[in-house]
Amino acid sequence: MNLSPMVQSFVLHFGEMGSRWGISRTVGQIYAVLFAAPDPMNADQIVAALGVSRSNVSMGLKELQAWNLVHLKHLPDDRRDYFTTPEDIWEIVRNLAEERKKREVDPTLSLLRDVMMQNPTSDADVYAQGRMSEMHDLIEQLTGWYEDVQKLDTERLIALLTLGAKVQKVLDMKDRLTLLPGRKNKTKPDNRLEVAGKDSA
Amino acid sequence: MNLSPMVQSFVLHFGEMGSRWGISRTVGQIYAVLFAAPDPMNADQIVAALGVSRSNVSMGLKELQAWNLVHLKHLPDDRRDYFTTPEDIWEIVRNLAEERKKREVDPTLSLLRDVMMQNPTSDADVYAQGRMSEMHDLIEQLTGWYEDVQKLDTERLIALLTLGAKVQKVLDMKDRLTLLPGRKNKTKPDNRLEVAGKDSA
DNA sequence: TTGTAATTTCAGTAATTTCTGAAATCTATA
DNA sequence: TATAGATTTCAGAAATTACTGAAATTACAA
Repeated sequence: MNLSPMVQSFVLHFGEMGSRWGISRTVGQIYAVLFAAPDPMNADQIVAALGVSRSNVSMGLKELQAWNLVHLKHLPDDRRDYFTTPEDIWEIVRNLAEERKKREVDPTLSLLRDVMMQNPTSDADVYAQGRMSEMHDLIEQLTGWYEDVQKLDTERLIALLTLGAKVQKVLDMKDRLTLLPGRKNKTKPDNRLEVAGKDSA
Repeated sequence: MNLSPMVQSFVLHFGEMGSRWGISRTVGQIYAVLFAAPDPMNADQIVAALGVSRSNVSMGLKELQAWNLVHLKHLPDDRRDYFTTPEDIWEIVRNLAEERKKREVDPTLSLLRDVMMQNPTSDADVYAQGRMSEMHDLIEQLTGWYEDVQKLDTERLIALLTLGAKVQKVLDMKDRLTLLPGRKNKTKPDNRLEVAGKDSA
């Protein structure tokens, strides 16, 4: 491995974490080296940096492209493929979240939907189906929120994150305001989530 | 495998997804069977349900306990260990998030902190360090939000999720209100979370 | 204590995943 | 269309991870 100590420790860490994140050591290392590099790199440069085989790098890059984690670039007068990670790291988070949802969540949601169509053959099945239904609803709740948030531009996303749980205070305030006597309360009686406010101020 | 068709399809799916989620097939299946079961199960019952070895179940249960995904129970006049998943599935989500953070995020945060202490030995290192610093800050932002949200009780958490991106509307409303002339504005002046539109409509 | 049921450990094996080097394929241009 | 550079494919090897059965340990009751 042919890297400065600083980058090397970063690369080795990504390699080790790879298995926890569902990628191989080499794929983790390739990603790390590209992330830390100031310029796009081609496959041979990655081979030189990591000391793994050319074919392994080729396969790793394919996988990273499938994950939408690296982008292909071309330099003028150079036929080789160069790769980069997005400059904007929030774009990286968005891509990562999207791909993980696609691979790790959506298939389960789909299975749960199927299972809800089946009819139970015993008391235990009735219970199991109820449990799966709860899981289904919970995942839909989470992915629904995720899809909403994924739509936000980065500035607003950061605002939302920084606010964190303090958003609760804002909601409480909203409740006090929208529930003032004499004001039309547009929320349905048992739905605490409707945002009124279109005629506030 | 000795399970109703409905539970069996659920169990097989969890087994297959296991590798994507960072657990083995057996561990995924044990979890699924416990999740869908109306009552606590002991190791032999799990062996009967899944058709894997007793020792494999023992190891799998150990791992699930380490993940805080199953709880040990004891029945009166029975020395055997029984296992359940929490009834409240939001508790499951909280545990899962906590454990994944601990294993998949915290070590990286720690490494990044270390790397920020080192001093760069080249221009490329200066760039790399900047990049790692960005990654560090982003992860802190996300985990900070996560820790805030983890503190919310389930009801409020659900409210927050249901609101989704619509929270933006509430924020806009809050801004209009807190920035009303004559009202004390408690937000810090350079807090970029203020959403514009303060004088819209 | 002794005996028995329950659980865990662990060495060996099986299964899976990752990696390599060689061959095949693709791509641009001479 | 020939040639050389670049990339991909793929069969087998290497490494890692998962699983089993037997032995060891633990926990409790007689």
